[in-house]
Amino acid sequence: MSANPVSNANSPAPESGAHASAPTPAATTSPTFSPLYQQIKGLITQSLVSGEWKPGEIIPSEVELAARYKVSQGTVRKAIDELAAENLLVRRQGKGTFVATHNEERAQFRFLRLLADDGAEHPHVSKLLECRRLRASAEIARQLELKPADPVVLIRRLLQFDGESTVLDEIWLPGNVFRGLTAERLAEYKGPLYAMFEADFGTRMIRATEKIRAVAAEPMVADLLNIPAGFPLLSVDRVSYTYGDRPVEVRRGWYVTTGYYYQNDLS
Amino acid sequence: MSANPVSNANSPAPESGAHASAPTPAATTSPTFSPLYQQIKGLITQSLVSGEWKPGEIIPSEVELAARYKVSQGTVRKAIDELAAENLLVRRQGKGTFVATHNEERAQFRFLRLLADDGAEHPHVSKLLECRRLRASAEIARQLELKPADPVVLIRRLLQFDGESTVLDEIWLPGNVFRGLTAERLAEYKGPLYAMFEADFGTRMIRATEKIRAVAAEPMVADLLNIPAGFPLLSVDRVSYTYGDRPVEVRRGWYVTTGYYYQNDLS
DNA sequence: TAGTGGTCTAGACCACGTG
DNA sequence: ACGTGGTCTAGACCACTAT
Repeated sequence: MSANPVSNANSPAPESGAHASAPTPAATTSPTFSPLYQQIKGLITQSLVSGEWKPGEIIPSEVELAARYKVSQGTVRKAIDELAAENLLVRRQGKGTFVATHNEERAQFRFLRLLADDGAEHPHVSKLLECRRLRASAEIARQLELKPADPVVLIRRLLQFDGESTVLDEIWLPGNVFRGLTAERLAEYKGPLYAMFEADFGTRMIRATEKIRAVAAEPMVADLLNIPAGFPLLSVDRVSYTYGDRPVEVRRGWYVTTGYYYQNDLS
Repeated sequence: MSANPVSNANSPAPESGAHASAPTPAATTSPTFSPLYQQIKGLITQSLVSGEWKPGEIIPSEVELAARYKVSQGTVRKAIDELAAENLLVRRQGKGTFVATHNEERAQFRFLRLLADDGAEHPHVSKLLECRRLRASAEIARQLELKPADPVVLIRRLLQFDGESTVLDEIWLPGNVFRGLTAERLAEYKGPLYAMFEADFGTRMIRATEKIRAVAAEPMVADLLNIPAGFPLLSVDRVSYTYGDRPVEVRRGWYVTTGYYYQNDLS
């Protein structure tokens, strides 16, 4: 459908590209200059948001997109390069470019960074404790950018590593986005939560921020994790964002870090 | 000096580039294929390691480097792009490309990610507790890739945020690399430790890995941090690496996370 | 005005995956 | 053999910084 990049007054229109004979005299030195490939990036992102290309699916080839947007292949390449760097797309040489998924091998542990002391990624099972709908508290509403008392879904669950209860999670989701989410659906689903979110609710988690503290286990929490009250736990407050930096999940986790550690790479 | 890329049997020699009339018939489908820009990247990195271009200095322009390595500007551009993405170089439009430094604004808090509850980066002062030379324990030697009983430097220090003792650090460094490092030198130095390391010892920290746990404060630690014994602390085990992924620092930190949190961004 | 990095194009060939 | 992404080149122009 929509074809050409928006042709900012500033950005050179495709047909008046840098090499062409007819230069665009208007608006050099512009305050709102945005490179062509950024505009292409935006257009591709739009197609991702709109669901034209769904997670796991292949997107049109670079030459196709170049024709569609009326730019050179190098320009869409640079756009795709950045989207791939942001984990929105995945390139596979010889095959094509695909919409990223939380089902991929490499994406599995992108958000849960708890490793065993030997450095191995132990498999874990999720035990659902609770899933109910309620009204957002002021604090949750603020973090999810909702109005106070808007509907939210609260999920509480336990993660067990090798049979040991290691992580307790409390997850808040905007109720309007996750309409059909029920305890039954959660209980029957195997695999990463985020994989289900993107498959069933069209909401793909792109990035997240975490605030990490050491806290003493409160009695209720300690009981669920089979540790004494007061035991030191990692408290992880996460906010996850989807396309357009819209927050769509607030999560508080308590991690038992005996035998396990939270891995972080600074670079 | 050294000019041309190594001309892998596989990689096209510059003069027989993809567009040239004389193709290199030898060795298509090679197991050790490495793109030209990767080789250039290696050559640039060599110049960084050797100290030809020092932290803060400007490196030759893209066209100069292209001439020097006998490749196109686009190829050195791609090499520099990656090095900039890895925080080894910093590009500044209109000025040039510079060797990254731990003195820059943006690099200041790249490794210490402790923020106040309000999200602000509070200034902190470092109080040196101890600095002495000793022989590496087996564990430290292993992590620093030294032989057991090799000389190491141990630094212990306290970080105070707004006058409150918040972080206790134990830092091990290879003694042979940090020869002239003394308590006096440490005490008089203002600013990031890593800035001094790169300025005085030519060792620039490139990346680090951290293993984070929640632990109960031991009496000695608790005393230094003005908290009761058993208080929950963040235990941060860091290994820092310099060029060529050589480990050059082992650091264990204990963080008080009341009023502060460890910030992490997942993407 | 000159030099630097930043963008854009067009075209060639290479490596990979699949028929 | 063909199509996909990946590399490489050459040349043009734009945006920014300094002189």
